[in-house]
Amino acid sequence: MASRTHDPEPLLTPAEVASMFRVDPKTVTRWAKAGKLSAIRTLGGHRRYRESEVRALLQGQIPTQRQGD
Amino acid sequence: MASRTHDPEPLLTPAEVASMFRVDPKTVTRWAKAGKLSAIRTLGGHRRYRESEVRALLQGQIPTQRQGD
DNA sequence: ACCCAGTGGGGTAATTTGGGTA
DNA sequence: GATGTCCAAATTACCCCACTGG
Repeated sequence: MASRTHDPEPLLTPAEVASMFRVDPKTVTRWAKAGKLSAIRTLGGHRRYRESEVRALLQGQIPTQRQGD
Repeated sequence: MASRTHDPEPLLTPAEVASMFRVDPKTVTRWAKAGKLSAIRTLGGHRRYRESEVRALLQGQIPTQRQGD
């Protein structure tokens, strides 16, 4: 088994996610605000995104979960 | 900066594909709906197209799904 | 402490979607 | 059957400036 420390979950910056979807980084921010994409906040308020989730979203395997409706 | 070996697939917007084919963006949308062109969806529902596929289509290297011929 | 590319927040154009129609 | 146009609504892109990340 691995040690008791957490596995280093690969995180992506807004710009990286934006380039993967061919959208503006601001758009990725809107997705996070809308709850379509879970974001991890830095202590300074910047957002980081889980690479695994982003890739799953790109493959369309996640039923585009929306919050407000 | 996140110096991750990141190979984002180049994607094209509907307008870009439309100008490449000299057609209306709406027509490109119809091609995607008809399955003639694979499309990746943004979380907001907009379509993005693979540049490699579009270029191959432009060169006629992909046997378009046509019935008899 | 300085540098500076990237990001957040807000607001406003531009593009895209989807249906119906020519 | 395939493409272009009109319309309303939704989504996205670009503009500002202040702050964060390395």
